[in-house]
Amino acid sequence: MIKLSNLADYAVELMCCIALKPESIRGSASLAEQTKIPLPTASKILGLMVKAGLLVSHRGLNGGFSLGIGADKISITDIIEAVDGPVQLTNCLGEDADDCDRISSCGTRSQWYRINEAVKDALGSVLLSQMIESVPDFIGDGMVDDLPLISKLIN
Amino acid sequence: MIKLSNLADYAVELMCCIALKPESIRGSASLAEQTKIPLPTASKILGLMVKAGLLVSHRGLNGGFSLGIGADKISITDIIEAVDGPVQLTNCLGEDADDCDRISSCGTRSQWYRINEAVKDALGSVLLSQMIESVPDFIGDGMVDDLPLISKLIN
DNA sequence: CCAGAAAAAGACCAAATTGGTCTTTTTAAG
DNA sequence: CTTAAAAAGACCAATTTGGTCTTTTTCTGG
Repeated sequence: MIKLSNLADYAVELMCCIALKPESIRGSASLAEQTKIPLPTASKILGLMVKAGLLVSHRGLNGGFSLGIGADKISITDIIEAVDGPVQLTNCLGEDADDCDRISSCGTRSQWYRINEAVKDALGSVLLSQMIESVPDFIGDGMVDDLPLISKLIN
Repeated sequence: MIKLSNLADYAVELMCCIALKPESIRGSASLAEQTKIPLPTASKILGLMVKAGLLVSHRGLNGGFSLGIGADKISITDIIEAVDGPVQLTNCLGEDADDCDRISSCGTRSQWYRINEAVKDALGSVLLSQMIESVPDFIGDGMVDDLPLISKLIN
């Protein structure tokens, strides 16, 4: 099964959570509890987000995290790549491409490049601001039993 | 780093190799040698391709594999999914979606569905016949030092 | 019909990756 | 200066992945 890593999945969720209250500074404990992500794991992810410039951290008492740039400037690709590294479907697309000992007998690299770009575009076409559009902003303050439309499509 | 599994990568290469000589039946040993993929691993992949209907196997002496359907009917998604299972970026997109204990507090599922479809389209937009178009058909019969165009783009 | 060659099937092992924990250090507020 | 919080990074465990090996089945050619 082709899937994202759990960490990438978590990261998007945490970012959504933060983007829903862009003005407030949230501590990792609060975010972890709200998203039900184990605290140390959430911390690690938040650290990666800061390193990527997607969040800014505020140290010391009452510290926490807030968006580093606007939610409409952050794409899903940005978040995923901050956690899992670049989208690079095959080994021969990276800088270590020469490690591929089949490179001289493989004519598919230019096709792989096209496919890779297409996948990157697909992931990059959704912005964080779009991810949260349909999310009621009272999430976490109380349970909402309002399943997304998608459940009707896939069942 | 977001990448395909090695098996999926191998699978595409094996399929290309077979599609280049669509009329002939090739044994797994020959294919493994040509692609420099370890024989037992190649066998396993070829078996998966047969199970998916992309290849047909011919048992017995002088047996081997040949395309099950036309190379222009096989997309990269078909090959990848035969090896790695369905493209399903997040856990909440499958039939075990209800296992997600955040489902009622997560409004992003419909967005994930969109992203997943976009990625599937990206992978599905390339056919096996296109993958081999630019490949000189004397591959494997001798070393070709004709690097694909792509090397100029990414370096 | 028999012997041999090849694929099929599946149990099994090892290494790499991933997810997660814990500890120590740094920073800032009060 | 004390305390609370983030940062950093060493470390561990579990899953997944890649790969091997063995046994069974099936077909061809003699």
